[in-house]
Amino acid sequence: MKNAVTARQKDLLAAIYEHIVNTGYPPTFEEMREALNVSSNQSILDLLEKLQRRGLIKKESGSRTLAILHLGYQVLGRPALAPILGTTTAGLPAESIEITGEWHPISSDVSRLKEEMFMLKISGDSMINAGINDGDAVLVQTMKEFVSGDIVFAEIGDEGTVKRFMSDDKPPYVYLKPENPNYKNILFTDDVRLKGKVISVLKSEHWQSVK
Amino acid sequence: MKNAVTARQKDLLAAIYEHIVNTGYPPTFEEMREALNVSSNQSILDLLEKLQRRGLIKKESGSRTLAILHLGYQVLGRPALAPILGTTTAGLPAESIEITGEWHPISSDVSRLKEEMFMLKISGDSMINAGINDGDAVLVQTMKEFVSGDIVFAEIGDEGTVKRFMSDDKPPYVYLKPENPNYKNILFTDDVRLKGKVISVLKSEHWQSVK
DNA sequence: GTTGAAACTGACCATATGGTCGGGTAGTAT
DNA sequence: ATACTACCCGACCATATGGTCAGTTTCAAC
Repeated sequence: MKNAVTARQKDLLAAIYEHIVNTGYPPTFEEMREALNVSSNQSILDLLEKLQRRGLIKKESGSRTLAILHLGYQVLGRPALAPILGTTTAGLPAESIEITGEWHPISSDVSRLKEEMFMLKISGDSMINAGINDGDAVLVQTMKEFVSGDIVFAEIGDEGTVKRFMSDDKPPYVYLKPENPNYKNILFTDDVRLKGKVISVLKSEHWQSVK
Repeated sequence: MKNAVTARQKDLLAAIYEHIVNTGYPPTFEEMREALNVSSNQSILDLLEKLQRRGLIKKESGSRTLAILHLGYQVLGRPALAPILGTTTAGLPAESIEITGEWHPISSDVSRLKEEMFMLKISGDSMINAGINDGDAVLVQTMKEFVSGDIVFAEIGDEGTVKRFMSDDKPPYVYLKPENPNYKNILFTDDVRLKGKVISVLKSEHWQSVK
């Protein structure tokens, strides 16, 4: 097998992708045959096998058991959900996380992420200069090490908040900085625990439309 | 039909969701029966019908033709791709968009978005104070109207750049503002065209891992 | 105590669907 | 010339899979 993905293989990949996007589930052999304008299952089978050998798709036994892994030089993810655990505040740390039961879609290499991320809805305006506004959602990756400048999710007492983590070589050394001049820095106490880092911000006008 | 989603319906919804996340495609009736610990297809059929009536799922005729639309008070999206058209710069406007052929996964109500969004990889550090760093990816929604403070993608000549759009009632009135004190504002000329608004930022450590 | 919705049972059917078999053709490299 | 790969054909098979039918049970509302 050569190392190039042939045009025909790309055709099939594109057809599968299109189908998934349009319907939400993978195509059948018949649908793939139609898309590629071939008459035999074997043609599809051949192509599928090659795509699978390259790790671009995965195929199990059974109907519509296709999943796209990588689109060659293109990338595809499967959908995942980050639970919206609650509403955190970008203003004064107010109420902590409450389970609201909402979910928000994310896309990615799912397996790795499931446990380590969660999504929060932001209320308040203390991070507007960092592009995080009231109503936006942030995706937080839990981690233990942070560098100065990271936007982090922290628990203060039993309340959650999103702020910029700052560490400096002069006072106040380590603190949480709201990105809004109307708010004051939050100094570290025993009560402050950094939980994770904001790795994605979804503007409310976008993600609310898919609710 | 009452208006509450019953516990059993939630169970099924959760099972379907779990299956999709784990495998990439919807479950069969048998798999759903196992998940709910029931022995009859009819049980599943009943539940599916109710879920569909509520618009939480859509079901067509055929095997595994399930798709989750909304998870009730939970939300689910299908995967979509935003083409990574090229690398824009968050520093000095350098090279414009070049088609790289890379794709990046997004999740959402796909149909509406396909044409109107694209994703860009950021190079440079001119937007670090807005949480956009070198190597991050931004999702841009094309639009025509902007409000002051929006982070926008603009073409200047034949070069693309991401900046904060500012409109003021005093000079310089309308300009593009880098979120880094080391860079100067960019005044509007005939050459500046606003193309869209940044609606999502994906930190590089996240999205590169799924490439 | 009647009604109705939600959930479930167990047996059964039709066929959509993945998969196989035994080939063929065109192109390219050796 | 031979060999190999990519791609394809057309007929066929086995069964996984969605769907139906005629019921039962539970529970809350009225």
